[in-house]
Amino acid sequence: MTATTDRRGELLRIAATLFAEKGFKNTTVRDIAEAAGILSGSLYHHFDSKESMVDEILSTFRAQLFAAYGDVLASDDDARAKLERVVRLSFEAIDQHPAEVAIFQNDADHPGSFERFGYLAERGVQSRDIWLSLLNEGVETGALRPDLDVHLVYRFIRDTVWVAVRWYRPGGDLSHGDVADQYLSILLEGIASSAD
Amino acid sequence: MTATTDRRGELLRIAATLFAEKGFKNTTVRDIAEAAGILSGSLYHHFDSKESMVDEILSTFRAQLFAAYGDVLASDDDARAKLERVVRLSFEAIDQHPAEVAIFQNDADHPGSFERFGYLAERGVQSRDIWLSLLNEGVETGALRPDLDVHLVYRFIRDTVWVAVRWYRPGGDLSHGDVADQYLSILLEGIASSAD
DNA sequence: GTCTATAGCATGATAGAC
DNA sequence: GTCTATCATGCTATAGAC
Repeated sequence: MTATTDRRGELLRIAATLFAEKGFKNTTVRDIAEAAGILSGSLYHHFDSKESMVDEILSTFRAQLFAAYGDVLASDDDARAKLERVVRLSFEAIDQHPAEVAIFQNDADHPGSFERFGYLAERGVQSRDIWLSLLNEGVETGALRPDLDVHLVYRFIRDTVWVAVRWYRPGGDLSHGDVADQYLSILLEGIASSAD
Repeated sequence: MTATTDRRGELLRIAATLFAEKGFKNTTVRDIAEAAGILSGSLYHHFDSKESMVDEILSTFRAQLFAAYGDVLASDDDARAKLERVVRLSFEAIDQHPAEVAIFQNDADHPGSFERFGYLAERGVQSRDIWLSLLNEGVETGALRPDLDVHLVYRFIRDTVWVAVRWYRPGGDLSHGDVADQYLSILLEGIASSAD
């Protein structure tokens, strides 16, 4: 890592925080420059455009995340254990990369606004297939209830996990492991008392 | 309802759809006018500003929603029945006012971007109190598991219910009642098989 | 690597004719 | 109630000095 690379990374970190807080469109190039202590024109020495910045932020994060998913899937755990690990991995990602997750949630989802991020949709499909295969395997092996619509279960899990980025604060009272524990307990066992 | 009022409502409906699809900031006054078949300047005969449009859209919806909540809370159902009714009510709101819910989810949440919507935060607190009192009552009466963090359960329920606006499509294969059934089943009983 | 200066464009909003 | 025309502003991005 040269000094140039470090500066790039620092600027991307600053931009990511602002994008996460205010949204991509709502964050101006001048905002980013001001937060970095330079003027807007100077940013273009490091990056081609505002879009190339968010592009680099998201693609870097996405690559890390899917590499981690790959490790879990390649293991020989059973479906339920894999499912738990993927959930824990996701809360860990929220803990360690909250800005990136927030940008995904807030900006990369809008149908019209991010046509150029088609590769994100592809990865979304890939992610869905991972979850669906785990859920189906869980049903087949008898670990999960057979009477539920797995597609619906998938959407509930996906949304609930990622949307936690809206309220989870790294370094707060709850660790990402605590949140994952409680979440998995609710998801797997439900909130009704077992005596009910 | 005069013709003037109808025209207002029609324009607001058009604007709400665009705000929901592309986001508030991403939707231009010219976009709204074009979708309505008029020119941008003409919109200002009906509304003071773009913000006043989204203001009216959200406050109208919010009033309807909280009125419906009020009916449930005023009933003499027990906590679990009320909880189920509030969940069903929320999915019904997504079915009948998807644009409004989407705007809430996508735009009214950003901390920095919507300072003028302070009243939404107040309502958010009110909504949280409703849920927390229901959950606490459920725990006290033995209907719900006592070992869970109710604040976390609240956030889990709130997020999962409302985020469904991202994929639920009115008139599709699943009715809002179907979704509510499955969701409540997952939430209350969990996805693990009971033999597990 | 940052600054000065500015081009070029899109935006929210206004005034007055019809 | 809509259109024509336009203003003022803020935006992304560029060019060249330092």
